[in-house]
Amino acid sequence: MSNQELVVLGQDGGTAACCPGLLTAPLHEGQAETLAKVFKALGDPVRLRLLSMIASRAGGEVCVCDLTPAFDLSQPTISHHLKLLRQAGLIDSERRGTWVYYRLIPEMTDRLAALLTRPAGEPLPERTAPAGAAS
Amino acid sequence: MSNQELVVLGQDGGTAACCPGLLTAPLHEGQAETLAKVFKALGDPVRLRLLSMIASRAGGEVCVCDLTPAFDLSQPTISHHLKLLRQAGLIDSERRGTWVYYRLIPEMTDRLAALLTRPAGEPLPERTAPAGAAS
DNA sequence: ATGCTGCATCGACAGACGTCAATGCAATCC
DNA sequence: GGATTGCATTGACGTCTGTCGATGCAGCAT
Repeated sequence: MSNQELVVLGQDGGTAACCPGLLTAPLHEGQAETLAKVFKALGDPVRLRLLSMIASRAGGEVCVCDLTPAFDLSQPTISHHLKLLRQAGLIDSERRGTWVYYRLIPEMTDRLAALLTRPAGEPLPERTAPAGAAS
Repeated sequence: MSNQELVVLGQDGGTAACCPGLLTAPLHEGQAETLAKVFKALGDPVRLRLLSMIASRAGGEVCVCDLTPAFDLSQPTISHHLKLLRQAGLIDSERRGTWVYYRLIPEMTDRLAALLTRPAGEPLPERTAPAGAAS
């Protein structure tokens, strides 16, 4: 039930350290590939609603039995979306008795937020002419 | 060349005010739909690299003629990806003479970062034993 | 054991997506 | 004007994605 996809963003694919993040330096192919998977998981209205329902729930956990009836979709479809969110490292699940509970992995959203945050003092050097533009 | 998609996130689709954002309250259908389009635009490695190349460029602008040769893809494909990023409200373009320059719209990434940031005093850190969890 | 309930997986299918070659259009240069 | 360059648009193609019904499997309850 646990996922090992989360680590990827931490070691090679992601931000390497803590800060470089997306807006300050060109992403490399591997990093972009890994990051894209996470954003792709967020790129669906159903999954976004699922994630926000899970994240905003008091207690930090939601039973699937509470999620499924909130949508006009079949149970397998909801299960599929939850699986994608889990594979993206955004949520985790745990079975307790009859029911399965999902919980946000805040480290991942924190990391994404950091990636999208631009450094405070934005350096604005001079305009660079495109290749081949002789001046 | 300008886009009117950006405003959507500001009025109805997005965060309504400034803070609610994604992790604190369940997203509604319209909001989720709008947000998903933006995240979907980020859900591709090529577009992520394009965005980071544009955002991290000194001067804040990049000529398409500098972007295209950086990928092993055809020119129409790059143009297509740039169009999607533009429609998502993440970048904007301007033609100057022969060349077209792309620039980051920082308000959008700022908004996304805010959406993914959980409020400081978060009431969901530790496990609160839900119904039926005996210790 | 038998049945029932909650959730995951499978197989199938329509629609969306990423990619390309060909073409179109705007701006520049000869 | 005609030729050339830079970028966008079009049309087509294979693949991926979201959805469903059917099925499988684990935990209760009887």
